[in-house]
Amino acid sequence: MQTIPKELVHKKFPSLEDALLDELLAQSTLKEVSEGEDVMRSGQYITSTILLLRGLLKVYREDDEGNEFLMYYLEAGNACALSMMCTARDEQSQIMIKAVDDSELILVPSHLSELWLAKYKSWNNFVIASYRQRFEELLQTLDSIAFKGLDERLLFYLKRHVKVSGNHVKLSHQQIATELSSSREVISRLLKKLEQTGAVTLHRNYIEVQNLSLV
Amino acid sequence: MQTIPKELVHKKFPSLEDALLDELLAQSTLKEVSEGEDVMRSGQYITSTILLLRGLLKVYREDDEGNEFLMYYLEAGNACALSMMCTARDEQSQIMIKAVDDSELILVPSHLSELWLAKYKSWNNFVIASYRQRFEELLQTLDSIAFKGLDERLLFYLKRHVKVSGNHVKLSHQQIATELSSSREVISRLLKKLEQTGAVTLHRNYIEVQNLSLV
DNA sequence: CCCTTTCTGTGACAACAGTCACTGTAGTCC
DNA sequence: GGACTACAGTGACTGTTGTCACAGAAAGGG
Repeated sequence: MQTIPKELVHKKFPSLEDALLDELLAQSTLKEVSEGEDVMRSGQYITSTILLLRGLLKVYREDDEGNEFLMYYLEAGNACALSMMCTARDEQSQIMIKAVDDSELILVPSHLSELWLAKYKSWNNFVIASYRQRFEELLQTLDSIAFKGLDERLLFYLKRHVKVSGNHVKLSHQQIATELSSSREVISRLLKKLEQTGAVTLHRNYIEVQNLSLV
Repeated sequence: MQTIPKELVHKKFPSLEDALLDELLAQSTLKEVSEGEDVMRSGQYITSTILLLRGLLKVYREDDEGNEFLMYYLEAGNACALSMMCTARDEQSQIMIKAVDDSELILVPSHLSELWLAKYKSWNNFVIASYRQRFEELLQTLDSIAFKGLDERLLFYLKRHVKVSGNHVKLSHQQIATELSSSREVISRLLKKLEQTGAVTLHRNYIEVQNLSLV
């Protein structure tokens, strides 16, 4: 079991009370994953709650035919609410988590996580808040799929991407197409349109976002 | 405050421990709503956790332009997980709950509901289990929207409907279209196709489901 | 029984998104 | 530099969904 720097944890998760931090440090494990690595694969049995100490994860969904779509990004200082909800009985429901950047995770054994709900008020609040936040984001994703055309979904996607990692979106058209569950040609066309309005500038392997709000 | 029959509550929510039941009966209110009535409108401040004692609710979503789509049905014996998560800060996120049949709700004040998470193990489990279940259903809905064509979504919709209220689906084509965020003509066409395969029989204002599995 | 309303059926057409086929272009590896 | 590979751009075509414009059928109310 690796040692986890208490100061860093406190900084990233300021709402957690001190006694809880101590127990957390004593009982959890630290895991490092590098860019592109899978943190959680579909159908896997979840035995830990995941706290993200550093880095960036993407949480997405995959169906039997290999289609996928992005649910949301998880930034440092957040917990993966799903990791408390997913169980082995998951039939086809496939939730995948992948590291977008090199990341450090704190793995809290599920039974402790449940115990702490009653024992530590701050943990309880933290977990509930995480649920709420993720649920909100998921609903936004749902909205954009249900109500919007692909052009608006693309905008929504780019905005979200800019929010978590800045104006240089380091993605190929193919990657975007996959995450939006579309096809490369269509994304290329739409991006071209966006470029013509001056919202973005296209390059090989990355997109420079100028101004999405004026589209 | 109306009296709530303990026997019935125990029967519908067997997992809740006895001491909790007593407190619940003492501190909650009973609300009756009739078919078609709104239980929760978008943007409303949520001060209670909702337990459904009798009847059937539908939980759906509405955007600014009046489009809507069904998230899931809530049957007696279930809690509305959302009612714990939604807060006033909800900007555009619009969750609506409507009574499909005449229903009886138990309204648990939010502060008690939170308190009980620590106080009663059975409540804690119940709430977490509700979250999980609703989340799963929501993900299924998401999948069907993201990955499936309208024909498959219609099948999925009918199946779910049959599951909660039997083989006579008392809905007009227009209602189905609304809940699937589509248009009446399209639903009519697809239903006609289903009728030709023998999966359903169409009537005015209701659909008789014969066999959906063989489509 | 009419009259009105609501629901359903249908054909024609438009718009959007996905697919195919092919070109060009920028990097990378010998 | 030549070959190879991944990425990007484009036109043509297809299928699905949404829209429009009707027409007919069922229910209900006076």
